[in-house]
Amino acid sequence: MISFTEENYLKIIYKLSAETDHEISTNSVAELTQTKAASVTDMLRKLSEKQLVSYQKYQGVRLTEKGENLALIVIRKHRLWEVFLVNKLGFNWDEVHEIAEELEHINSEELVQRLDEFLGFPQCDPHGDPIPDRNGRMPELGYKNLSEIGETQVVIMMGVSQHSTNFLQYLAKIGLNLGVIIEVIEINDFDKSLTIKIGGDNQYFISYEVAKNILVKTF
Amino acid sequence: MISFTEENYLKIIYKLSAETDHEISTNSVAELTQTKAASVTDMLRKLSEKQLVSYQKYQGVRLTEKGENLALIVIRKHRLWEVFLVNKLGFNWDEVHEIAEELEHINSEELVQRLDEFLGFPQCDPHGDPIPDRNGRMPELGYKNLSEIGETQVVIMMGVSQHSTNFLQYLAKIGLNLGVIIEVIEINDFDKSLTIKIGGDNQYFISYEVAKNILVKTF
DNA sequence: ATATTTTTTTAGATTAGTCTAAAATTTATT
DNA sequence: AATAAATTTTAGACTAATCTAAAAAAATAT
Repeated sequence: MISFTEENYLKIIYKLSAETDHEISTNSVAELTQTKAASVTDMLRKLSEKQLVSYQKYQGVRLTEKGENLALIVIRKHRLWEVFLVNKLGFNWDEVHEIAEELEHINSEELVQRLDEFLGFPQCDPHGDPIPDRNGRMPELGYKNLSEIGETQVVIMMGVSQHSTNFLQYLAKIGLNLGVIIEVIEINDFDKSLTIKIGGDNQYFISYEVAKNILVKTF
Repeated sequence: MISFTEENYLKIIYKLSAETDHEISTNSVAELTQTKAASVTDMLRKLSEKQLVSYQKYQGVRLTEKGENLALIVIRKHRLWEVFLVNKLGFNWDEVHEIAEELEHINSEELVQRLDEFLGFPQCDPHGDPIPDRNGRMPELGYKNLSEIGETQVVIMMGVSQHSTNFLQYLAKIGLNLGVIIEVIEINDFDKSLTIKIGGDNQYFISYEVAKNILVKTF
């Protein structure tokens, strides 16, 4: 059996792995699990014994196939529950992350399958993140980060890759909601910050950091 | 904060309290929590420090008002999730107990309120057990145990007070489903076992033990 | 290439929840 | 009322997950 805590480590290692093809460092895991590096080291040894990660001390960690499958199951559950909370219970997209962090650990394959069906087999969650299917396959949605879009291009906002309440409320404030049309007016060479026009209307200045966390679809 | 485990103890003490107005014994709690008496003693001391139970050693335990409120919140969540699983996801009533045992510990008052609304503020769960409202008040459904019904009386089956898969599948086998009409044909003086007619049709012989766990409504 | 800084690991301790075995207390029996 | 039986508690130990402080290794800077 795999514990609540172990599942969390796997999920976090998975997320970090998505951004690099290097081994993942102990410290970066510690930051996301909100623990200390020493605790991470202990857990990595344990996960390694269970063959869920490959880990050599001082060399960082990566998921094995078995570990990745488990991580994908947790992510699938998280995202399906988010869809449930928003589409069925009427929560806002910036209110559901915490609750889904708990729901993602409920153990019942039957439940997940039925939930998926009840929700109409959604392809992505309320933040635009793809939902793995029952076999762990991620649908290819082809979204890009707003930071990769060139000047004068027009795109549609499809999601975010950062889910903190803070960030989502900032977006809501400047009118960056799912589905709005964004035109990149100008990119600042120096710090890669950009000026955008939202919904063909208001102009806003946003940092590279923000742009990197906004998912868009080109026409 | 109250832990998963503490919540379970409170829920179990609540259930035992419903059957008696005596203090609850350490052993009976141990049986339902699937732990040993020694572990229960430790936990009772801890719950007592938190003022969730009143407990004197060797004298058994009872819930304080604060403890009872928490127990009712857990029971409310358990029963609402069971309604969700059966009414929305299409599970059978004998498949939902285990899953609800996990879901009942999800922490979010907002979630429970919205779920309640989504389900149409149900009065009882799929086993006929009443669902406490947001203030912990149990609706008075006025059901009786089949074991209290006299000969020749006719009643409707409204629920069960025992949720093991075994028991529920036994009921399903002899046709004792929610809503069926039961006529008490004869009560055996010796062991209080009874002969009943189900749906005006088949006669069955059931033990006192079984009858005690069947909830019925009189006309 | 060496020294310094940063990262990671080890060692040893802590907390929650559990256990077994033995001691204490209560309840039941004669 | 004394003894036997059953129940409950204490004492001491274990596991999972965490921590701090110190040691070891790797990365960086001079």
